[in-house]
Amino acid sequence: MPELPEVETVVRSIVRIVGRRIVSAEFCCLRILRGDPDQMSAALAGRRIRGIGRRGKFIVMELDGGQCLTVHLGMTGKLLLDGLPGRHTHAVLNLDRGALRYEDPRQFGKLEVSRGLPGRLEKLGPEPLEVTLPEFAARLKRRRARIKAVLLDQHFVRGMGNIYADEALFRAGIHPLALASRLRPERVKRLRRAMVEVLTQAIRKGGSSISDYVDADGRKGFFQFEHRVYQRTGEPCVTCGAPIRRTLVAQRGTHFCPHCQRR
DNA sequence: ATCGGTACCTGCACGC
DNA sequence: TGCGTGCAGGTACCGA
Repeated sequence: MPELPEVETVVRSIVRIVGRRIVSAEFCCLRILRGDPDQMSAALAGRRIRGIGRRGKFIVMELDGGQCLTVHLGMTGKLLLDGLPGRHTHAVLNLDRGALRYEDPRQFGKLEVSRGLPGRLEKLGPEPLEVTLPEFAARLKRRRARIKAVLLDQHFVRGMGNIYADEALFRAGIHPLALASRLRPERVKRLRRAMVEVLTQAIRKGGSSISDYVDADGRKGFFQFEHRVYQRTGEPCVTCGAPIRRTLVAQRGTHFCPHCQRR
């Protein structure tokens, strides 16, 4: 579910708990934890939240004493403030005022407590909204895989996912099966611009609510109404009217216009 | 190092 | 109504 715009929206909806203290932490699902639940609870109890940020699709909460709580929402993870626990509530942070709970039906998400930023996060690629054109071009040159697969690789850029990869490629007029290293400079430039545009607009709309994505206050996003190819298989292309096609790239459903996106 | 394929889960829509 | 199938925003891990 959550790609960069959705995670950014969630972060913005929980920044107001910065300054609050974690009174206690309860975990009831081991699958979503990186680490031992008792050790994690002990490490969190009593800590004050000093800051909340985003790194790619990871939510990073900085705590007292240099500790970090890192949350990845996986496909169906949610962070929710001020509501009642449900069937898929797997973790609850009781705060000195209110509570933050983690819900995740598919349990693909992960919670982790570490001293400082987890090492894995250091190895991710640059933020797609910050990467410069020269760096973007240089990184693409090194990749032999198809462009869609490369955009999904978090070591290439961090934060792109299936929706925004398809949408950026459509807006740039690039076929998802094109080889990354073979893209002409003009197309590389267009791709970077399309990526920045689509992510920026999606953030402005609060992300895409495909089935159940909501921010910490339960608010849906509206960018799903702006999708031009994602999950529009068979529907007419907004530019040329040709039916949108679906194929598989890197085992992911991939949507494109066969007329507007030439190889 | 990089690549493609697979595993990990639940829920939903669909056809029969 | 019920059942099987395929599909869904994710990463990690495996051999090649």
